[in-house]
Amino acid sequence: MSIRNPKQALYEQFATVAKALGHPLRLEMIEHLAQGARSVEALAAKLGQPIANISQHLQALRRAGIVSAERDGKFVHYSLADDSVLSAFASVRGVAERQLAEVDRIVRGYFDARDDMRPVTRDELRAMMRDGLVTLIDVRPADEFALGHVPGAINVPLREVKAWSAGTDASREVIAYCRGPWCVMSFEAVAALRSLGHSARRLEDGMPEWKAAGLPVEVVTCVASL
Amino acid sequence: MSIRNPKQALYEQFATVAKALGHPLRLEMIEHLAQGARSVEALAAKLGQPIANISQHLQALRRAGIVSAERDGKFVHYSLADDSVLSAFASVRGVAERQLAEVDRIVRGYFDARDDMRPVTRDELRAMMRDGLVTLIDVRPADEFALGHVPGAINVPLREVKAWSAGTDASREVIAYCRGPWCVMSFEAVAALRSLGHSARRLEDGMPEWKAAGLPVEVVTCVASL
DNA sequence: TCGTCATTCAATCGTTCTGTTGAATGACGA
DNA sequence: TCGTCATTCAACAGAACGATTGAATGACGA
Repeated sequence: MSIRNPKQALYEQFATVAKALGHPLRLEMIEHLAQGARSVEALAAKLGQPIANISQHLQALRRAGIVSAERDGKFVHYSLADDSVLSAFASVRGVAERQLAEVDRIVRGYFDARDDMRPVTRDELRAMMRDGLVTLIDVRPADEFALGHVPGAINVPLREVKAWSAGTDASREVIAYCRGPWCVMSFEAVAALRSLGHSARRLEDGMPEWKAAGLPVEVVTCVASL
Repeated sequence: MSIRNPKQALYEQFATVAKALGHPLRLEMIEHLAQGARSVEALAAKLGQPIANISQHLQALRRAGIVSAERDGKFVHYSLADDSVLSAFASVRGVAERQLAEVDRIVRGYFDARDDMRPVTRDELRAMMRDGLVTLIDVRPADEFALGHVPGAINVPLREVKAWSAGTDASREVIAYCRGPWCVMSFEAVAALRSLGHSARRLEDGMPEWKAAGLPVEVVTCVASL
C-alpha cells in the first residue's frame, strides 16, 4: 500500500510528531531546550551522552518540527520550534500521570512522602513574594539561571544548597524550583533543606511553565560565559 | 544501564504514552473511539484491518493508559481512558500543523481551495441554528450519530448526501460536520453539495470536540442495533 | 458439559529504530 | 590555503516494532 489517501497521509504526519516524542532521551532533551537554546555539544554534556547520539536525536526532533536549528559560526544552536511543543509534552505527561499506575509508583517510591511535598502554586508564590515572607531559590545551574529566572529568585545550584543554607536563617521558609514539574533537582533541594532543619517547599512546575504562563522573567545580560 | 534513576524512569513512562500515539493506525483508532466505545470487531470493520492487528494495537494503547477495556459478555468494549487523551492528540496535531510543511502541502493538495472551505466556528453555528438559518447535517454513519450528535442535526451519511440534497431547497445553506478536524467526510460532503449548486460549509472540528467544549449533545436512545 | 464465537496469545519474518564507530563536511582563524 | 574544531553522515550490530498466521482462552447458550 504505497498509495495513501490524504487522511492516512495526515495521520502519518501526526504520528511522526508523536513518534519523535516517544523516546525518554528526546524528552529529556526537550526539557533542557525549554530552558533556552543549546549547542549540540552543550546538550550532550548536560545529558552525559555521546555527541553523535545527541546530534542524531536532534535531527529526529527537527524532522518532526519539534526543534529548530540556527547556525552561529562553528556552532549550531537548537531550540524548541514552538511553544506548542511544551503543551504537547504537558498533555502527554498528563495522560501518563492520570492513567499509568507506574508513574504514581515511581513518584511515591522515590519522592517520598509527597503529601509533605505539596507544591506551592504560582499564584501563592507571587503573593508570598509580595509580602516578603519567603526566600525563592532557583536550583538550576548558573547558565540556565542566567537565561531567564523568576524575578526575585536567588541562584543556588543544587550542589551548593547545603553550603548556602548554613548561612541563612533556618526559620525563614524557602521555596525551590528548577526545570519543570518532574525535574528532580527541586525535590532534592527541598529534601536537603528539610534534613537541615529548614522549612522548604517546591514551586509547582518550573521555569518554562512560568514563562508560558506569561509571568515576568528576569534575564542576566552581562555574564561571563561559562 | 538497567539501573535507572527516578527521573529516567518517569521519562520512560511519558515516552510510553507518546510512543503509543506514534502510529497512524492507532491515531485513527483513537479518532474512532472518540465517537464512542467500540468492540474490537467493530473497530476492525471500520478501519478495514484484520482483527488480530487491531487487538494488538488496542493493547498497546491500553498499556499506555490511552484506552480502557470493559468486558460485556463475549465482547470487549474499548473506549478512551480519559478526555486528556483527546487534548494530547490535539496538541500533537497542533505541532504538526504549525511546523510540518508536509501537512500544509497535503491539506492544500487534497482539500482543494481551502480558503473557500473556511469552517464555521461552534459559536457561529449556534447563532445560525438559533436563528433557523441553516440546515446542519451529520455525515457520519448512523451508528456514530446515534451515540451522540449536535442537537438539531440531521444524519445524512456521506454516501447519501447526493440523494438527500436532491430533495432539499438548494438556496438554504448547509453546514456539515463529522468526526474531527481532519476527518475527510465533511470535506467531501461540502464538495459534493457545492457541485450540486448548494451553499455548504464545514463546521470546525467534529463531534468529540463539540462534546469536549461542554456543549449539549443529543443521543438516540431506542434504536435497533445495526 | 459442549459447541460457538469474540478476543487474545504465540510464533514468525521483515522492517525500523538505537547507539557506536570512524570518516566527511563546513566554518573559522592563522 | 591550511589546520582546527563543531557537527553531521555512513555503516554496522543488536533490539524493538509491525503484520500475519494459527492456536488458545473465556463467556455464552443449548
